[in-house]
Amino acid sequence: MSKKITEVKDQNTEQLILSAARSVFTKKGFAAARMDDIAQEAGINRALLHYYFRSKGKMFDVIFQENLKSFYANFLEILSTDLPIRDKIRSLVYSEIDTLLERPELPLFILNEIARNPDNLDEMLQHVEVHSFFKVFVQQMKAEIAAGNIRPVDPRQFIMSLMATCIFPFIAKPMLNKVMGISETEFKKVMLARKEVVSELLIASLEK
Amino acid sequence: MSKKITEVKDQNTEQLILSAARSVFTKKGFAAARMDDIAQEAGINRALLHYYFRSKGKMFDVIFQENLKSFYANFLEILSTDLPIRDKIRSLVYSEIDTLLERPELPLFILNEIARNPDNLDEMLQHVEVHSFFKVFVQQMKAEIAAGNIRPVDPRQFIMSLMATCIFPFIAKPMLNKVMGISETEFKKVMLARKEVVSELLIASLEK
DNA sequence: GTATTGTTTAACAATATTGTTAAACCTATG
DNA sequence: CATAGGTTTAACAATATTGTTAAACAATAC
Repeated sequence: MSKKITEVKDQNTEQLILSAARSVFTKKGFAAARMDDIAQEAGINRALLHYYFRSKGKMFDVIFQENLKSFYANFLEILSTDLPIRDKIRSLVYSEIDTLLERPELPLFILNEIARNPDNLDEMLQHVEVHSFFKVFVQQMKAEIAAGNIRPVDPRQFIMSLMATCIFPFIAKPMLNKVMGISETEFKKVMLARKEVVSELLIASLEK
Repeated sequence: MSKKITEVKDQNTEQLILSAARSVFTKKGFAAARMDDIAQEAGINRALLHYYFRSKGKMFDVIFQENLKSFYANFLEILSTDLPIRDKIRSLVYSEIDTLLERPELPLFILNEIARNPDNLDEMLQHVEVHSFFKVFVQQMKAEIAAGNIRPVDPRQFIMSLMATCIFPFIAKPMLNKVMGISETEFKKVMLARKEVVSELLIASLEK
């Protein structure tokens, strides 16, 4: 059967291209990325990119949605558990930092592309359940506040701080490394330690 | 004297161009910015941009250095005061958020350009006293720790948290607004309130 | 007023980047 | 082994973007 084999071949080449595209787009962003870069990274002809994905824009959309999902996935998963609030926070922080240690370029890529395309925002985020996103967590916080288990904080401020303390270092990494005079490996060590530092900071801020 | 008058005219046109360049580069970043965009924003011919600044790259350098300075300036100024640690932290937070409420696109612009030009890092930051930057503050924190006035925290982690909690919301603004379902004006209100929220969070984390 | 100098523009040139096409190349199948 | 299918490439075409130039223009100095 030729179908199967060609399909396999298709997927190999397609995956090869996608890997290259992922790497280039994620590192450089849409505007600075060149089809040539991607072709070279994949070790193939530029025309083949168009054969598989028609245009730069279409190819980018695939990578963007994929990256967006990676960016949100663990967050959403943990938010939807029914862990007690403090465990959930610790879980969010640990999982977020661990994820970003694997894909450190993700936040800058996502936030940059979103900020630079204010018109297409709805379209870009259409596959994310944007609204129900934080509602569960806000609800849980409000309940805990009402029950007197935590301090009455503004959930929006709290979520901002949670995301900020975990994500920001990866966005500012080159600057931070330079300013603090640390290396790539030292950065990783700092971020590993940071999981506990941030968990403590955030949880302590909820205690009365 | 013709010199004076042409100088004035020069400066007018030059400033006009710089304003347009600042606006376009800061919003779009180098790669996505078009000389055409800048010329249109300034209401002049494209060739005039080259007459004044030779090339896109040269023009960008001016804007980048200018923006970098805006980004660092108040930070450095406050760091070099001899305020007690808690006052200094509050001062840093208030000043940083106030600055960014005026220039909300600054952080994404700076951190993006730095991250996407890892090779030119030294050159880009050559006019910032990178090394002495945090040293003073780290020194101050260590002294306070030694004196038993604050908890023994890692100054690097603390500075990361300070910058993160102030700066990150501006980088993630479009996403946050969408996710939280808030408007531009509401965002400003949240950020005004955030000055005190963050100050409290950070200072509390230093108490024993 | 006209010559000089710097400013501005329109038209052009050069380059970079994306996109297309026709033919070469496999590979499986009859 | 010929051929039919999809795959891959080299060469080309089209467009977008930056950069240049010569001439028009404006203001000043003589």
